[in-house]
Amino acid sequence: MRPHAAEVRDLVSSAVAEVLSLPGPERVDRLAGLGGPEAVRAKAAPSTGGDFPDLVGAVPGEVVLRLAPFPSGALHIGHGRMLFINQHYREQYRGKILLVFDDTIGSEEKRVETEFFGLIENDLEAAGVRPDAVYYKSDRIPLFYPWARRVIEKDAAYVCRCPAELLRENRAHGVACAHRTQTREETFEEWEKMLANVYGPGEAVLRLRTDLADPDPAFRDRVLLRISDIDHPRVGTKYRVWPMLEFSWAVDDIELGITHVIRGKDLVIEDRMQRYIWDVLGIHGPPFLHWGILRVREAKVAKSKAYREVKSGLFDGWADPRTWSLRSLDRRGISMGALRAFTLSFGMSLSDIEVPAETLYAENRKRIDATTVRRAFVADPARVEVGGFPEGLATVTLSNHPDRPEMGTRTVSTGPGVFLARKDLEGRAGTEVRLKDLVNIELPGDAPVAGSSLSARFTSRENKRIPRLQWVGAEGATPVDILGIEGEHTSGLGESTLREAHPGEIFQFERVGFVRVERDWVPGESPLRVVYGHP
RNA sequence: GCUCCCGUAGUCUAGUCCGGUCAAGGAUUCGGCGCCUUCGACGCCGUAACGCGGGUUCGAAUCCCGCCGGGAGCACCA
Repeated sequence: MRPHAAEVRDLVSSAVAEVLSLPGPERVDRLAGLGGPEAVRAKAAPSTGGDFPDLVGAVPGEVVLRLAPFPSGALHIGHGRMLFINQHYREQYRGKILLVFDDTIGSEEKRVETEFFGLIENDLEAAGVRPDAVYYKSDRIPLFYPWARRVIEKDAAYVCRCPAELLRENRAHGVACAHRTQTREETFEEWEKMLANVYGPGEAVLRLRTDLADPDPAFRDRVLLRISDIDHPRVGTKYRVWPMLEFSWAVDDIELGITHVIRGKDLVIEDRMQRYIWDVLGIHGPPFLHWGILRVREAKVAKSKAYREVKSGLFDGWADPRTWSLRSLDRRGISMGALRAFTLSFGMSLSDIEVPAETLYAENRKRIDATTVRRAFVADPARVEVGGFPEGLATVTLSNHPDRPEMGTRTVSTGPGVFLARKDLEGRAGTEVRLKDLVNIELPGDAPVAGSSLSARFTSRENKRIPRLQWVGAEGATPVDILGIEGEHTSGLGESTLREAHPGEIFQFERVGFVRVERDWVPGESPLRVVYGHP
């Protein structure tokens, strides 16, 4: 075989290319045609995740997709869907992804802000979605003007000078205004006046001429370009005539050579608009695919609210857990791989869905549980002195992972002084309990009083089947602060080994959940700061 | 109100295009048991669904009609 290596390699790569070019179902059929056990398995394999239809007319290696975020905040969990679906198709077809910032002028309420360009690029990087190129709509404004002329040339647009409210009302009732009957020449004249600063903001817009009797009121004579004086953070006041999203994409999906537009179904009317414009100009545009609306039950904070709270300082920046931004999830130790699997499990379904965060947690747990070491932590600790504590039991060696001995052990400090969670003490006065992995003790008859320590009595070391309590030895107990999902802080004490914990490490605090270390413990200054991930 | 989209178990999802192999598969959740020093993980078992009503057909989750329910759009935002 070796002498023919080059030949074999060519044969293999061409065969692989051929297979890759086939749509999934056809691959299975071909495989079945060849026989063999794999064929049966491939056919019978149950689908574990969402369904992704093949891209129509896609040529492997030549697919061009685009991501078009509006730079007004960090990417949140919902954007994750946009990212990973496009990434999925890019991988499937060995295509390209263009990052196109949709930074047209926006509105008073929706402003472009410079800081978000870099922020979003970092989020993409962290999510493992590297764009093949980056574009800014704001750099491309002059490009849209000739396209506007082309549309006017086809008698498919007119300059409307109605106030916005009247325009809206007419649209609702399917009424044409006086401007609609403009001749092409008049429109060109008016259009030039728009460009020549003759009109102020709100005084003139270029509208598409569709059909005022269109059954869908949303589709009647939509606005293509309008005038704005807002100072754009990248290009200032260089341009006054700005395209609306739909028009800008009718142009850019062609100009940038986008082969497939994959976007949320909230943008379906834009499809129709783009197609209408392409039809007018006799252009064949790319096909559209949509996904439905995804909500994570716990992530109820709207982007605009997150924005306000980050600005006001109530939230601790864009990585605050309450924002449910991608970076906040990363901060919590939830991997982008888990997020991707979670997101892709919904496929391209057009249903509007609401999913509990638990589903995401389960995905993450699946990935980290086997490789995450266990540590003891006690919230709201009460100090207990154990009378008769065995001499010479100053330390105890525990497994880092109860099911995986290969993950090693750690040695924690013990002694007669231990901390127990107040909650664990409730209703157990006078009973015998076992300090997990250590000894049995009899709790005192009195309830714990804040500020003072309780006295308990050592009973035995026998591994009894009695309630087992989480404990932390007073010797070496490490102050810990947990930042929770609601932005709340829980302080408590962790076992002695936590003194050596460092940022980025992920632990499972037994009976509490997975946490990610954010800041070292600094004696006398700061507790070990961790961020709660999930149970 | 008008337009579009969606409707399979608690929550997601496969199956719907090309009706039978679906007495409906998978994931997650929940309950039980096991493993016996986590309320975690793992293993086993279990509960649980084709929105409703007609029709076509030997046969419908799949096709047709009507209804009901949910979401989005009707911005000179994206």
